[in-house]
Amino acid sequence: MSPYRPERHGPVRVVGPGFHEKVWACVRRVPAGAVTTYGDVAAALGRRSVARQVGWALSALPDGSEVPWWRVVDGRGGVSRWGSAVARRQRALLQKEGVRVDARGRVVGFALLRWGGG
DNA sequence: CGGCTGACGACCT
DNA sequence: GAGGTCGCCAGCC
Repeated sequence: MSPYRPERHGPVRVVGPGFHEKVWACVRRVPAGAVTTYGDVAAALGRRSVARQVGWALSALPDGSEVPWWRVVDGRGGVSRWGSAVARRQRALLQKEGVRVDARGRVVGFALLRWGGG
């Protein structure tokens, strides 16, 4: 996908030469109404073990980014940091796309909505 | 350099 | 299912 550009992505506190770009490029391929996991993104990048860094990279995204970070949940379909402001925003964005999140922060029908998990 | 911090995940009890 | 531990590794100080 397109490389990192300040005019496109805005000022990001961390501007990695490659890792962030790869994460964002991968996440941008997730269609509306579907979800994926940090682990899946990490695996797509070639290293299953960097799931944590994937989340960390998404946390560096500026507001208004075109990267659909809210479609990324953890391996059990749960919204990370449930209870936080970010989590509330994530749930709102997901529900806007028809993805329901239960009271415990879990995506309803996760297995079916999971991208690639059909 | 070394130490610290995490939108995680696998594993164990 | 719930709680704790450990490994993971990019980026920052």
